[in-house]
Amino acid sequence: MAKDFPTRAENYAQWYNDLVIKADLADNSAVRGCMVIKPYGYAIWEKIQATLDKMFKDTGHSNAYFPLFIPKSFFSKEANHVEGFAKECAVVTHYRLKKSDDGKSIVVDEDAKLEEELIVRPTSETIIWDTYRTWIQSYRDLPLLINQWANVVRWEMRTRLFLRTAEFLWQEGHTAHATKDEAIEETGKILNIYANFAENWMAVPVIKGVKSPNERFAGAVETYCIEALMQDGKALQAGTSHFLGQNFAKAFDVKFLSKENKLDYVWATSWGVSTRLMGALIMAHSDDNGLVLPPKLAPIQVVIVPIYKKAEQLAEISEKAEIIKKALVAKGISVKYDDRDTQKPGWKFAEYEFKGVPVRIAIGPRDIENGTVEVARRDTLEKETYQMTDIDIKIENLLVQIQDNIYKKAFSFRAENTFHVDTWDEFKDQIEKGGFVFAHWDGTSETEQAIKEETKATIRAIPLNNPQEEGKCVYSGKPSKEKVIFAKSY
RNA sequence: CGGGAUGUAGCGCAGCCCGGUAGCGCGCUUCGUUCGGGACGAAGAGGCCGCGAGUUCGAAUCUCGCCAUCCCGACCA
Repeated sequence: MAKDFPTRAENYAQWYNDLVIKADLADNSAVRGCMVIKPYGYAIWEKIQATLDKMFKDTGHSNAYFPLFIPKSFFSKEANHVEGFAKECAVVTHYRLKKSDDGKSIVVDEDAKLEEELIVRPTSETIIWDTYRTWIQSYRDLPLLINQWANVVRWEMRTRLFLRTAEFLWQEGHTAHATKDEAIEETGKILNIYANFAENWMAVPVIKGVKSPNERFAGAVETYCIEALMQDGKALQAGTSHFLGQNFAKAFDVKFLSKENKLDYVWATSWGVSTRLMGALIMAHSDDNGLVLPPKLAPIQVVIVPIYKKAEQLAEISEKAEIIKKALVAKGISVKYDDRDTQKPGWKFAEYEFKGVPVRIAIGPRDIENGTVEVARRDTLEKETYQMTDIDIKIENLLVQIQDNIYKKAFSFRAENTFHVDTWDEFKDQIEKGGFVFAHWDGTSETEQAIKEETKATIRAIPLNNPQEEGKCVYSGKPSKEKVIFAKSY
């Protein structure tokens, strides 16, 4: 057990907060609600970025960059969109500071008021669609497949590192298509990329689904999502892909001439994942000993710790460590050989364990004598002595096993915490206990709202390819054709 | 924006009732012994006690005001 660190059972929220800070992932900043992402945390984000970026490019998307500031007037063009974001926008009103009259401080220069206020982007649909109008004239300009990596600001009341911060990093894809079908296909393609990334890189099993009208993105016709289940039984939306119909094209007058020489509005999608994925990654796998990272996203996959008394021993151990490191690096594995003399081996063990490094190799005098190394895996905390022969292949295989094991563990957890209920009493009871709760729903917004008010649970998703079955709404008793997933969520 | 709590060394806290030289643990620095799961000893460094007024011979401590942060709610990726 790590020092001064609560267990999940004692206090899950505290466990998460402490973990993020003590594992050196991020910190609160001088700015309320905004975080500092520290090098170790940012290294994970960079791996997430690199992987997704390649996936986007492999499917024909290009990166671009649009302004941080959006003229206020743009927001009023799409009515639903305004309503969705108005309450959490940061607004720039002035462009100059000056010395105060007493010369002691800096104040806003009231003479430097902006003609039109600028909104710090909470998302970029408006500025992007205003730009797309000038880019798109013909069906030959389509599809337009753009992604941007950016920061956005949503002025949240209550914030939590990675899960909800006032400023966060994300990618937002914005595409334009000639046909409705093509746009819908795009949202599905992206949803599959997200699900593939979540499951095969983050080792987090997700459910692909569609959002209920209440949970839909402001301005979208349909919102698709991937939902993950955290260890405390709460759901976390890990990514969204929106079919925007012609809403933004109409609002920003983006038309194109088709092959048949007919003028029509283009069809749109937008989709994104954010630094919130870091929260999902942390909460999905970590334990009471600290962070557990899937090998594919761990900044350090293997750490080598020497155990020695005298300088001559260290020299011998270092020689062996460097051989191992070289062999592993040749296989594309990221290795850190920590030969710092300033910390003790035990201290290092605890440190790397807490930071979730998947594999630790310890080499001591005994190993030099026997031609072995001690290998410890973070996910199971098991230690084993390996012969040096084919050490690179053994470690490579071990990393694959760990990735696999972490996913399976998360998958069984979800399976054990997924429930089907038919009565309102069962429903309330199970929601209180946590997990994904499948229940019949009459399809109305009013029922969803009422359930939310009474239990704090929302519809997380209506799964894609959901089995159709006749039933009665768990709340209203009205007829229903399928069960949907309810849960409390982040 | 409502309800609750807290601001004292880098971090975590005690001291405050009952005013009188600002303390403990961790961390940090130096030296020595240690080194296969967070070592031990010795010697050090480090404070506008959140900010501003007031009461008092004297305020971390009492009074008033302000500010900030955290937790719990309403809002949300």
